[in-house]
Amino acid sequence: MANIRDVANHAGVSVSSVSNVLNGRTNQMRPETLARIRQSMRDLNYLPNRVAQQLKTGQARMIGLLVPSIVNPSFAMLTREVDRVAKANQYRVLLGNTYRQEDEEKAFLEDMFAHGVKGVIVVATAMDRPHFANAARHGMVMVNYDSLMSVHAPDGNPPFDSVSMDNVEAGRLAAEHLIERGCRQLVFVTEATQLPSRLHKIEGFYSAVNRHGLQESAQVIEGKAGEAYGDAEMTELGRSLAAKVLEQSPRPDGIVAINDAMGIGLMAGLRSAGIRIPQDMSVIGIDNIPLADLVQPPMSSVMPPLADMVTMMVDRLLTRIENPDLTPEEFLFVPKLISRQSVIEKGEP
Amino acid sequence: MANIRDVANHAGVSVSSVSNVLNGRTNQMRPETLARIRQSMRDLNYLPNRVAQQLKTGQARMIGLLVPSIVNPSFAMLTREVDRVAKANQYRVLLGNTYRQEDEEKAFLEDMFAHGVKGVIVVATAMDRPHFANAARHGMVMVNYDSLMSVHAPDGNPPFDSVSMDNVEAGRLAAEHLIERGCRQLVFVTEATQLPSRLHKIEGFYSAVNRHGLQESAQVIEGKAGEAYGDAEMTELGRSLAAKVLEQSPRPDGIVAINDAMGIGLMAGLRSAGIRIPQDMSVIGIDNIPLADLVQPPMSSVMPPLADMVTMMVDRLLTRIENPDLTPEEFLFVPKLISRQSVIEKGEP
DNA sequence: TTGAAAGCGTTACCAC
DNA sequence: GTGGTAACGCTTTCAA
Repeated sequence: MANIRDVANHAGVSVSSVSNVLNGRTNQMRPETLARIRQSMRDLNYLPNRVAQQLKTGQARMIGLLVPSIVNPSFAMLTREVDRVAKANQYRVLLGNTYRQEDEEKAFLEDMFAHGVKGVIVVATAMDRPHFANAARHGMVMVNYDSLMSVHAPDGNPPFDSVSMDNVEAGRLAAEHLIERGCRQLVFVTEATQLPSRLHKIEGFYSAVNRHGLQESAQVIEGKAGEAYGDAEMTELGRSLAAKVLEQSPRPDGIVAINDAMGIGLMAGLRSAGIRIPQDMSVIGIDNIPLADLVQPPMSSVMPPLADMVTMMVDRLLTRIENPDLTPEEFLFVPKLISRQSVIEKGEP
Repeated sequence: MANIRDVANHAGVSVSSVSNVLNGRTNQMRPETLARIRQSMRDLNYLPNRVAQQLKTGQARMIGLLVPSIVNPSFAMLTREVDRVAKANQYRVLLGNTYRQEDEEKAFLEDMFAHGVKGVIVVATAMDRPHFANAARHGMVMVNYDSLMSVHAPDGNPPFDSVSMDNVEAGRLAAEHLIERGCRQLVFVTEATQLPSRLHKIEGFYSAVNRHGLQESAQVIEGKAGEAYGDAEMTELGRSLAAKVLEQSPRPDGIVAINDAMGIGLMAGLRSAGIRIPQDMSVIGIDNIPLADLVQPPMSSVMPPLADMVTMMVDRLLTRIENPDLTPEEFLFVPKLISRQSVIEKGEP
């Protein structure tokens, strides 16, 4: 591999001049010198050594992406978007799976320090764990995806940048849609662990229910998923919660599932129990994973504007790497209803 | 961040000594010196700077993973395994999505060179594209996953290391299973693009069919998927191929799908047409993605021993980084049948 | 407009 | 056993 010195020799200039063109400082440069250097780079097939650049500048041109599990389709979609936006900014993505394990998170952050990575996108995890604050104190910039924190610092500022779907709005949208289509006995089905995003969805659900005076007949049904992650557990939980839903009397006619994986499991469970969807019961999920469109019937869902959210996250990350003193902010994105066939048509019996 | 010099000062030794303990050259060292250095590292919260190590040694402790699309669940599972095994070897994973685009592949390889990454796992893509040979010539070590090449160099050696499921065996296993369960009108459903892995599966399918004298009634049905990747397209294609399957007369009673995504789409399409699975028709996929267990009925499939395959790939990669002159080899792994409910029980009508 | 040289944090060779 | 130091490839300040 040719290095900057080879290029300089080949072009008959000094290393500095080559470095100048690498870094866009070509305004003061005689055009023919510039041309000669460019040509030499091409001749020698020169690729600047990022490692050396990095050692010098401290800039890694890599960002970390820490997800609970890449096997979860929501996070896989997110990862693809992050890769896309990072690439557009000439960055590459270092991936880490944590399975929500604290020591995996810690090890990942340490490796990011060691590799000179300055920015990490942290997905849907408990940001109040001390190693995050610790990493921040040592200059790691982090943006959180989808776990808005409830506790803020005494100055009223959130501790980290955070990008989320407006979960209240998501829950509201889902419930409104069911009500608008004629459902009156509403249920919100969720996993028992109380994450902020989940509480917000429930809040939105109730705001729609109350607005229509349906609070008497609405309720939340929850179950506890196993340890592991991936969506298999979530789907299984959904399947098992079908029984609980069917115990209710009067029988519910509209169900909001906390996420698509749960909704899909629920539909499977209901169908095994002889329930027709959407004729007997309507189901809507939240997240809009590709699978929602592949099950029978295709499941309606509430979709976060993923591309915009990821663009914001990467922008924020790169901006704050430049300017670490920006006060953290929380960004909320408005979700959209995706109507498929798991919710009854208006006027359908 | 403390550096090696800080540690040396704090411990009252030279940088070299600290470096020696970093690199395990402690045999000659006075135990108390060693202890003092270790203590200083802890006191200062020292993390060796991998970037500097890398600049010096050329060793990145990162491997690249190039997949068509992380959104495809097979590749997501693969990625998780690669992350796991890499971590066990103190490596991190740089991820790239190519959407099977040549320029994305090229850009990724260039970035790997620039970042000092010496080894890349290349997934399921046309390894005969010239930039791969080119990268190899410049010292990049690559292991291919799941696209055994048909053309070998004149010396009889394959051009790259390659780790694959035994696709012939996979196709054979799937067909044998259907036959064993009583199916007689067999169809193999596939995407039209001829990848080596696909041809091998078809070959295995026919070997089983021939062995049982069913060649007259067996056939391959194919359709062309759109540009994009991800499994949505594959699933859609499966759904649309249901019609083609139903056109056949006599009607098929056992179907092997080239992969699970296609099989799931196919089952959906067949069901919409009123076919009961497995009573009217049996379906088996290949790959065993998590989703196979979540659809209705859960789909039987042929499972590659993913963990073993990934361990082999990473081992090979790290070994060849050390010793680039090893001649490339091809490794084949025997798949296993996973029986679920999409294939008729023996003796069932 | 171009060049010389110091320095980023580490390794490894060679002295002592 | 331990320490001094050149070198990895680049950026950037300062001088010419």
